[in-house]
Amino acid sequence: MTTLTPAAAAARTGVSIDTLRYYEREGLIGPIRRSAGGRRAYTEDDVFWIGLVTCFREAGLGIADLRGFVAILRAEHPPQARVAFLRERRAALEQQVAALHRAMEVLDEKITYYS
Amino acid sequence: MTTLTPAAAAARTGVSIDTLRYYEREGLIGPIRRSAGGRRAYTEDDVFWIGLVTCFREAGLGIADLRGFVAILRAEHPPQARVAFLRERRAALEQQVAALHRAMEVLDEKITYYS
DNA sequence: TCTTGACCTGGAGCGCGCTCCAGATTCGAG
DNA sequence: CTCGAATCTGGAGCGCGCTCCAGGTCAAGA
Repeated sequence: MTTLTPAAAAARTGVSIDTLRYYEREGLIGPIRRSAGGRRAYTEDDVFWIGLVTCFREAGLGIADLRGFVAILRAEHPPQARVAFLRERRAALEQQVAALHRAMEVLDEKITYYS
Repeated sequence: MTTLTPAAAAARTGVSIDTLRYYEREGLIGPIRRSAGGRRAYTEDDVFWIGLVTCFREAGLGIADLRGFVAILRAEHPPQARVAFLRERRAALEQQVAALHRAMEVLDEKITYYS
């Protein structure tokens, strides 16, 4: 199977090598397979997963939230707990969208005023 | 004119006393008027402004961004610079909304999958 | 074989946004 | 006038999310 070096994985995902190692330490990704000499070899699945993590980070979720997400998707929890967790996170994101819209309304008002 | 003590202002705005002082030090609010003895006396205008700052903080703007906003609204910049700044901030918020929607789509997919 | 560069680990450092603390001062109730 | 609560200042401390560094290992080309 074709794998990626750390540098290549970083380039593909837009996440720095240091951050990839950090995410692995924190249990957000991996554990990443190693070559004979101990170097990391990222699979396509790893890259995909890193993309998910990045997506949630950009949406403002914290490292601890992401750890919860990992635990959920690894089926370490009963189904109803999974759905509950996911809905809760979704609600938090909706709150955040609402906050953004409030701020945008204020900006729009000021833009109108100064235009 | 009726003014508020620090404790009252904190209660009204939902921002801690320490944070109010911090915002003032950073130039995001105030300077707040003082009583003879040196205590802060928050006006209704101050409270309103603190509300604006809070609105933007909740939307994810940083302290430096807010400082820029303060400078703009205090008319320390030419009109076109004001509008440019405001539009730029607005665009950033839209980006953030887009990031949130992407994350919500992923969550929705997982929720569907696990339901 | 030698060199060069990518990678390894553990741990220190950093910027942000508060939050807390010590020690002094002021204010209002009794 | 006294006492306790609220506030003052300057500065230290903290949690987060990286980011950087030193000192050593591994791998591929000349």
